[in-house]
Amino acid sequence: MAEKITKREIDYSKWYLDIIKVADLAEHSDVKGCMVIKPYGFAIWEKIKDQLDKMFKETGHQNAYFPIFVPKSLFEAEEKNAEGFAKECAVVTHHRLMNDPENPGKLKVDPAAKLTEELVVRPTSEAIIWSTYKKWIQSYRDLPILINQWANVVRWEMRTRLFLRTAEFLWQEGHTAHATKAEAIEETEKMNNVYATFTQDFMAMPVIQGLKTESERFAGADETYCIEAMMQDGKALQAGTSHFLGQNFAKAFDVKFANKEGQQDYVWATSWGVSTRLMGALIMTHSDDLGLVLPPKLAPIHVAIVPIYREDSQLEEIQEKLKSTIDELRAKGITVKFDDDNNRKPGWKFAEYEAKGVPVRLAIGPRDLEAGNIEVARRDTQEKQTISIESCADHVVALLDEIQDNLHKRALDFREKNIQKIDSYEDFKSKIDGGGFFLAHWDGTAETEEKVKQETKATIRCLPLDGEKEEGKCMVTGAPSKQRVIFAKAY
RNA sequence: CGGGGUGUAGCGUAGCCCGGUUAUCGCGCGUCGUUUGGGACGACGAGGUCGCAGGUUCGAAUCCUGCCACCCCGACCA
Repeated sequence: MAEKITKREIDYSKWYLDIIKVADLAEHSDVKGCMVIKPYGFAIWEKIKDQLDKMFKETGHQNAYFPIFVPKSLFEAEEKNAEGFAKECAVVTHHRLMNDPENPGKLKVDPAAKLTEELVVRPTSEAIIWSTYKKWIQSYRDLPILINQWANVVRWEMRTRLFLRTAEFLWQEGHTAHATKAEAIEETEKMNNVYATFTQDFMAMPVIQGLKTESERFAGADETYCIEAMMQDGKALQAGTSHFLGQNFAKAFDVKFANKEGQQDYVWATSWGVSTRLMGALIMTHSDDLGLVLPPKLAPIHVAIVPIYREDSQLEEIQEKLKSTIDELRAKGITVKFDDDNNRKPGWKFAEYEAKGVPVRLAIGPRDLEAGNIEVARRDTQEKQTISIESCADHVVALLDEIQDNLHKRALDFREKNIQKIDSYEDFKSKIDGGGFFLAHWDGTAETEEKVKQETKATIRCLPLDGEKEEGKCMVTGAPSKQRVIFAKAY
C-alpha cells in the first residue's frame, strides 16, 4: 500500500524525513552523519547548481578547484577561523594501510606511514585559497580575483540531519580578493543579493537579508551577511551567507599588493557560500502532507503524463494524439515524462508523482480521447480540470508560471502571518515556543543575546537590512536601540 | 558527548517480559494469468549473519556485557 507520510502537525521532524524518503531524494550512508544523494535528489541539486553557476558567471566570477586537504600549519594561520572550526575537523594523519599480521584478511594503519604534517580535511577553504592567492597577487593590476569553487567540505557535526546538517556536504564557496575595502563590501553585498534573488525567483522561497551579530558571525569575518528563511514550523533557516573578511586573511597569509601609488597594502577579501542545505530549505518551505512540492524552476520533471488504457492500441492512440503537444512543450524547454510503464496502474503513478512533487500531471484515457480532452492536475493546490488537448500546451506553460508564483506567494503569506513586532520580554517568552519571527529591540550586547538564548533557545537571526530605523528600547534591558532585530529559534 | 527510545527479509512488523522444532504477518520482489479514470486481484515462488561481538546455557531473536547505527531531547554548531 501507500508509503505513509507522518503529518506535519503530528511530528514535523519525522515528516521532513518521510518526505525525503518517499520523494527518493537521499538516504543515510554507512558513514555516520553522511548521506547518499539519490538521482532524483541530485537532479534537483543540479538545477540549483546550474542556475547559481550561471548567476556567478554573470557577475564576473570564474570557477576553479582547490584541494580537499589543508596542511595544518596553513589551516591555523588565521587564528579566529582556525579556532572556530577546530572542534569539527577531520584530520588525515597517515597515508597508507597495511595487512594486519594479527588479523589475517584485515587491514590496519601502517604506523610507518605517519605524515610529517597532518592534513586537515577542509571545513572551508579560506586557508588553502589565501596561501595560493599570495602567489598570484603582486599589484593592483592582479585584482580583483573573483573565483568560485564547487566542492565538498567536511564538518564533524555531533548531530546530523539529512541535507540540513551532514558531516560531508556539497556547496559552492566564492573567494574574492580586492584592492579596496569599499569594493570588497560591495562584492559581499552583491553576492548576498544574488542569493536572495535566487532563493526568491527560483526556489520560490522568500528570505530576509540581514547582518549577523558578532556571536553568530563567521569565524574570521568582519561582517557576515545572510539570507534567513522561515520554515513551515516557524523556525528560521540560514540559507546562505556572504562574508566581508576585511584584511584578516591577507594579514594571516601576508598577501600584499602594490597600489597605484606604489605602496604596499593588504588585500581585502570576501567569501560566500550556499550548500546542499538549500535542499532542506526547499523541502520545508513548500512540501505538504502528501509529499514533496517543487517550484517548476527546480523540478527535474515539469509535467508527468499518465495514459489510461486497456489495450496497447489505446496507448498508441494516446501517444499519437499527444505527440504534437509533447513536442511543443519540449520545444519550450519543458521536461515532459510520458509514463507508459505497464507495470504500474494509473492510481499508483498519480501518488508517485505527487510524492515527488512534479508540478503538473496530465491524465488521459479513452473517455477524454473521445471528447478530445485531457485532465490537468496541479501539485501545489491539488486542483484538477479538464481542458481540450489543443489548448493543453499553452495552458501548461502558463500554469507552470502560475505555480511558481503561487508557491512564492504562499510562502510569503505564511511568513508575514508568523512575523510580529514584540516589545515585552515576558510576552516574547510566552510566544517564542509557538515559532515564528519576532522583531524586537536589542541593546546590541552579546550578554543580552546570550541571556535570551539561554532562557528561550531563540537567537538573533539577523539585523534586517531593510528594517526601518526605528528608535526603541531593548525588550530585555530597556537600553536604547536603533532598530529591531529578528529573534527566532533556528535550525 | 550526556539522557531516553529503536534495531527481526528491500520496507513496516509479531515473537522478547516467561529461552525449546522448519521465526509471524503485511507491503514490496519474481513467474503466469486477469486487470488499468486515485497506490488492482489470484495462483505459485524467491528472499533471513533476528544490528555487530562476546558471554550464560544441553539449547539464545528471547537472558547478561560491550560496541555500532538511527530517531527524540540536551550540549555543540557561522
